[in-house]
Amino acid sequence: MPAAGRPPALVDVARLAGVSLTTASRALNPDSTHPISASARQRVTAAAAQLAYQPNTMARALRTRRMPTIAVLVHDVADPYFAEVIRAISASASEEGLLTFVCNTERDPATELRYLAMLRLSRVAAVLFAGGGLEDAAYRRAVDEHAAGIAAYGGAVVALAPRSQRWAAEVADNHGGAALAAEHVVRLGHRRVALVMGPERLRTSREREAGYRSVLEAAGIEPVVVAGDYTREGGAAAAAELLELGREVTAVLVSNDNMAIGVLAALRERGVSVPADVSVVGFDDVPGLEFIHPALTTVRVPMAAIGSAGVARALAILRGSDRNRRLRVHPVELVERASSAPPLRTATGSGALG
Amino acid sequence: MPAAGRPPALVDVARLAGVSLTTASRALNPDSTHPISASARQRVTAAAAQLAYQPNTMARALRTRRMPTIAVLVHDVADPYFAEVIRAISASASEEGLLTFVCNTERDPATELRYLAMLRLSRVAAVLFAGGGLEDAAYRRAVDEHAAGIAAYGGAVVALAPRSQRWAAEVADNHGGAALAAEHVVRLGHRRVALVMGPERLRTSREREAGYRSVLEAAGIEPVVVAGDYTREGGAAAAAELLELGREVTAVLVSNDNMAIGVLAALRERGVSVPADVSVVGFDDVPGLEFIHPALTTVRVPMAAIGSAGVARALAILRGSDRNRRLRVHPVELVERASSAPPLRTATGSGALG
DNA sequence: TTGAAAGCGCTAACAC
DNA sequence: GTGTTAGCGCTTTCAA
Repeated sequence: MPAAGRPPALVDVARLAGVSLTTASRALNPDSTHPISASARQRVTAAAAQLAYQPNTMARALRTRRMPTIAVLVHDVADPYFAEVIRAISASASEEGLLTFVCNTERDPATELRYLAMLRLSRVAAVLFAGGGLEDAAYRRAVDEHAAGIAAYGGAVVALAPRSQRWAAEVADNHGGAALAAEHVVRLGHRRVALVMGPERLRTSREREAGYRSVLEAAGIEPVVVAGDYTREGGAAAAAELLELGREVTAVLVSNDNMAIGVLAALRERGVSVPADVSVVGFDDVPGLEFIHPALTTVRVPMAAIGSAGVARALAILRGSDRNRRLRVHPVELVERASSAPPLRTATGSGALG
Repeated sequence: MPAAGRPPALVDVARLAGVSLTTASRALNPDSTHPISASARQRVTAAAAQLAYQPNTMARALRTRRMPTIAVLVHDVADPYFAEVIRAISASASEEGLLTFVCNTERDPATELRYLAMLRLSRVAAVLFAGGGLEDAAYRRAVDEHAAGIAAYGGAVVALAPRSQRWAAEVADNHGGAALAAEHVVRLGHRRVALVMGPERLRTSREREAGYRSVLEAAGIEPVVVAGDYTREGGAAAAAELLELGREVTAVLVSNDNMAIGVLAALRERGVSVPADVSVVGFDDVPGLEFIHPALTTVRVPMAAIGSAGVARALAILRGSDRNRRLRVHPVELVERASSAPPLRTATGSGALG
């Protein structure tokens, strides 16, 4: 009989089932390979059910040196892209009985590193990097150091955006998607194209930029490139800069939807009509694009699929059954909405923007 | 000398400092009330620093019967309101060395209850409810049961939206804010007003509805009320319903910004001009409202302040120093932007909507 | 196939 | 002020 007040422990189950603590543990633990008699297992299961036994997470974690939790690092929790990834991850994780730590780095490498140190210290079972890494030697070294530490205690590390080559990864086809967007505007007849990029050192930005450029180059188009930061404010600022530069462009390829929303707002404010004067194409297809005006043409990234795949991948690694190739690329597709159209032919042949 | 390979444990620190395990523990533990000599404390601190000692979270948690982590339950991670609250909570928590579990209930009571059970089992130190509770006896009983269980092991429970009267709470002035919004349109001269509400059983919706009604009633206005669900889609549907009802309204008070964005999109699609034909006022002042058109007039809820206050409150409870009144109401304010204006006087005196 | 026993690393009675 | 000691609840050798 369990002590009053105290929740039932494994000893209580063992006692009730008439077996040793060890046998009870083995009977209840799904991944114990130790042989057990059917009758013992059954008695233990019954006793556990009768007592409504719930294993103590902390005691188990102390022994196994690993917390049964998963963590996701995002650049910005309020960015709809990451919100969707988090949604998928936490849903998949909770199905496996895992709680999810969300770490918001605010795009600050130092903060990211601080979180990594905390996660490593907490012996979190799996760490998923939702956002891309930086092209920076010191940063990469520090992150790799932590990743190695996590692997050392048996934790899993999975990248959901371009990171180290040596990690398991479930990433979107950034290069291909950017190419899709560029092909779209080229096909529409645009010849004067601007690119609004993400943070320069971010690998995601780099991949998307390369995708845009490959297609534009092949079409003989030299793009006007403006730097951005993946925020709406950054998009608005980039559009303003484009207008001030006085560059004549008829299409703007924006490296994520967040910035595209800012671009759209800035253009509207300055009386530039989309898509009549300028076409705008985003990237990600975050939810809610139907509610902005004009509805944004964009590249759909399967955020939920990537998040779930990340959890599945992490669990496979923990089980030691990750036989797939390290990198899995998730296909993307173009979603045509109202913000892109063929360019207007003006008398001078110059673009509308600038 | 610490065993090779193994990370340094408290024993190693104690040995190096020449004190007992207990003294080392007491010296390092910030909230140990036990007296300690300055020299002992100093030697221990030095030894800990020298060994780069990091306490083992799991061992400590096993002893203290509580995980040094905080959890936040939200109705929808992708809702910008909750994203902001999460951002503030996780920032405050990480400053205290706490990791944050984010639990996305997807507005499903059963999911919320499942998460609560998991959190309770994991002995999470604090649970913050970011969203309001339901007006439902069975649901409330179940939630209260879990809250009591959490309190029983010394965990803290804090409401950041209308919940049980008996909990510690840091909430926005929903009633007052709704009154502010209603007063605003009344002052502008609107007499035909519609309300787009949140989920009927949600306490937040109730409070906001009561706030709107109190002012409208005093002004002799009988509002047209349409149900919503706090999503953008729900807002768009509500606006469509309003148009189909053929009710002549010149102002729409929407119970959150998310729905207001949907309302704006639906009106635009149907050629109803805002604010010329209809004024729209939201609630929350989520980030990014400058980027939608027209910029939304709304009621600013201090999301970040509420989130941080929630963490501070939880820590105070854990320390046993929560002497404040249980309920703290955070003031809100009206933010006038472009979506509200005086009504147009039409020949028939009828409103523009419908 | 089963069980006894040794910890995981820490905190908190309880002496001194 | 300091130290000794007994666990927290579980997994896992090791021996039977």
